[in-house]
Amino acid sequence: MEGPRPTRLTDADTSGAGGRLRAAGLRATRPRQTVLALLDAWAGHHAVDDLSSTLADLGHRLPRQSVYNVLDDLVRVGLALPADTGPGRALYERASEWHHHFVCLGCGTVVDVPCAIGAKPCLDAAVPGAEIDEAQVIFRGRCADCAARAAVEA
Amino acid sequence: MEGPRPTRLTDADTSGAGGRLRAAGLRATRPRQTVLALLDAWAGHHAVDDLSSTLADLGHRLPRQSVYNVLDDLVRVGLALPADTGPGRALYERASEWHHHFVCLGCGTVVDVPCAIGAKPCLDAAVPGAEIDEAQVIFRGRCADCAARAAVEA
DNA sequence: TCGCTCCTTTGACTCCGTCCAATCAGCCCC
DNA sequence: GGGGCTGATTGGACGGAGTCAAAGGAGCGA
Repeated sequence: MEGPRPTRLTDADTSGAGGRLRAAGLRATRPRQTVLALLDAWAGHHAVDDLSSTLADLGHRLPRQSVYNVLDDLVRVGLALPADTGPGRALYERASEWHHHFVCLGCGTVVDVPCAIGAKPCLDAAVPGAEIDEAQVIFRGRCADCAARAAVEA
Repeated sequence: MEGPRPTRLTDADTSGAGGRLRAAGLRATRPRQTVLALLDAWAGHHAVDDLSSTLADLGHRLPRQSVYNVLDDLVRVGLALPADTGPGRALYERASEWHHHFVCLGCGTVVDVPCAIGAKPCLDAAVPGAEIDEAQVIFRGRCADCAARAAVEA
C-alpha cells in the first residue's frame, strides 16, 4: 500500500498541481504545488516530517511549519485527506474515494480498506439531535506478514 | 456523557478495586487501586493529565508517569479501555461493553455510541490474509447543542 | 517475618503540533 | 506590463504528550 518514494518531481508535476489548486480556490504557490505533486506521486499515508524530509531530499526544501500550513489548506479544500489511524502522529494521503484504514498492530503498516458505501457518512449513529458528518472506521489486527510470522513462532 | 468529577475516593472504593486487580492477575498496588477506583467513580473519557490532576485534588497525588504505567496495565488486562477519538491526546475510560464514539467537531465532546453487535470485531474488512482484532468507528459531526447554535447563527 | 520480584517514582528527553511576527510573493486591477 | 493589496511563507520559540532509564520502595508468597 505504501508506494515507492518518488525520486524527483518534474515541472510538469508541479504545474499540473497548480491548476488543481486554482480550481479549488487556492493560490498556486510553490509550497502548495510541490506538496500536492508529492502526494500525487507518492501513494500511501505519510507523516508531516516524512513529507518535509522527502521534499528536502528532492531538492524542494520546505519548513515543517509550511508543510503543516499547506496540508491544512489542502485538507480544507478536499485535495488531501487526514488518514485517521488513532492517537499518535497525524498521517495524510492524497484525496480519493472515501475509505477506511486497517492498522497492523505488529508492524504499523496502514492499508486502505474500501468503504462499502463509498461516500460519507457510511454508517449511522444513534446520537439524538446530532448531525453526523462522517463515520471513520479503523480496523486493527495483524497484517498477512505479521500473522504468518506469529503462527511460525507459536 | 461526561460524568461529574468525584469529590472523594473512599477506602471501600480502593479496596474493592484491589480485588478486581488481583482477579485480573495484577498486584494490588495503591496507584492501581486509586486509578481504577477513579475510573469507576468518574464516567466518561479522560486524558492522562486529567486523571493525574484529579487524583491530586482528591489527595491521592500520583506522578504522570505512574498514571501512564497503570493505565497500560489496566488496558492490557481489560479493566480499562483506550477511547479512540483520533489524533491528539489519548483518552481512557472504564471497561464496559464494546462501543464506538461520537466526537463533536464544535465543542470536542465525546459520546459513547452503542455497537449494534456489542462485541469486537463488529465489522469485517477485505484485507487479504490479515487477522482483524477490532473495528473501531469514530463518528464526527455536531452534537445537538452545537447544531442548534449553528442553526441560530445561520 | 523475610526476601525476591515487580512496581513506582523521578528527572530528563524527544517528538509533534501550535503560536506569533516579519518578510515575501501571487494575482487582481489599472 | 507594472503597482499594490492581500494572503502565504518562513523562522524561532513554546507547550503538551508520551517515552526512557535507573534507583528506591512496596506487594505478596514462602
